[in-house]
Amino acid sequence: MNHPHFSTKERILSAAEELFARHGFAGASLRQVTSAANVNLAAVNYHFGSKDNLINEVFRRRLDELTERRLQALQEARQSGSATLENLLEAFVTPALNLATDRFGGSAFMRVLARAYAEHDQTLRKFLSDNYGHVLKAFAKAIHELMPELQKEPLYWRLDFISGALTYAMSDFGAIKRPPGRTDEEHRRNAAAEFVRFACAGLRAP
Amino acid sequence: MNHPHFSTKERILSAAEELFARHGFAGASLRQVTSAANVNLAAVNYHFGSKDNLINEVFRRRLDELTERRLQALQEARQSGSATLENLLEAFVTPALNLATDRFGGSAFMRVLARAYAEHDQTLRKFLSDNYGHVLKAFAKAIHELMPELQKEPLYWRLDFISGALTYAMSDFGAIKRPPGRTDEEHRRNAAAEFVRFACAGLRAP
DNA sequence: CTAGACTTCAAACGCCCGTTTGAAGCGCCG
DNA sequence: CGGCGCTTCAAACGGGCGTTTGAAGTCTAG
Repeated sequence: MNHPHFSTKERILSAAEELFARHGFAGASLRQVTSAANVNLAAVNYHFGSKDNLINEVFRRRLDELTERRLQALQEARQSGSATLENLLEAFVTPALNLATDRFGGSAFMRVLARAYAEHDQTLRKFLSDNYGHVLKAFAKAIHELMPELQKEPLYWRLDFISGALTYAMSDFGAIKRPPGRTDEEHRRNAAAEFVRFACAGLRAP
Repeated sequence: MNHPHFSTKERILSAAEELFARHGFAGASLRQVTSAANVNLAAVNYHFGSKDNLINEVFRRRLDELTERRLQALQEARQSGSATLENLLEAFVTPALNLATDRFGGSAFMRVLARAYAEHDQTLRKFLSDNYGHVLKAFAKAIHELMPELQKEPLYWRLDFISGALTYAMSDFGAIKRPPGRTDEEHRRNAAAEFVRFACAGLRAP
């Protein structure tokens, strides 16, 4: 085998993730992907069937783990007995932060996710909402129990704003550049703290 | 002429805006654009030189007016003597809302803008920051004067979050669907009010 | 060792892409 | 009317696209 530790499928997924982040789904070609992955062009259709399905699998690989960790963190926050809004939002943000920080290529995935939000493509949206919509619902329910005075409509609006802000912030194209004397991880951790404070205050708006 | 009221250039720009919103910059072809605009394929390269430049002009047509109205609204809010955070944010949001509501095709442009945020393409980003970066700076300055106790770094973070949330919300792919008994304009106006409250509270976070 | 399943490979398929070309059409001024 | 910019047109250019094909290679079980 060409690379000892990663299968052809995994190398395709990683290369696709990086190139989709950089050039978009339509802008990155299978020839670019297979060339970056050191893999034959036909391997994509052999292993994934089509480009569309490859896109879905790029999401599945990361989102399965991300949603599991989010739900687990949510459960821990609720079982602690004295769950605060801050706890809940941290349960939502921290797994995404860890993904963007710890794993090789995770930050590319955050940019892919921002692309997906900008796509209004029905197929992709249905795939995402079918497979991962329940996570947002679970968090909405937990927050609702904590803030019963907040009507449902404003709550959903605010969760919507928070999702958008988080996605865009995580894909790091903002005005904030990492200060010279700070490591990348410190920068992200700081961003998460800032975000949780911002989001909590927004949720608690009068 | 085929359509009496709109020039070839304008018809190309409108069709491009709509198709870029739907399929992305790479995903929408010039053949789709010219066909939707009822215009010869070569007209794009004749009037705009290249597809890349067409993309720029799609932004310029709307952003020139949008930034002017935002800066004008900002000035009015500051000259009123008793500018509040709510006034400032409304000065930022309302022109975007009007664009998305009043003008034919304006909502498509908001989706195009969301695409642009997701693009990390250097050329497009430079074009946008060179031509329209001063608007965000002006609002940041005004907010800073109103909240001098808020450090610069948290301020910029929060403005970043707000930009992301606004872009996301304006391109209306959120979980909130317009309730049956409400007009589209009421829906948007309500969204803007919700957004301003959310953003103000977030900015004022402890 | 060999049969058979799984994987990789180079090559080709038909199609659509952005751009260019040179001729044809058009409207205005002398 | 005639000439001249400006605009539109059909056609073609080379090249990249996603996908398919059938042969060659690789591995494992009997």
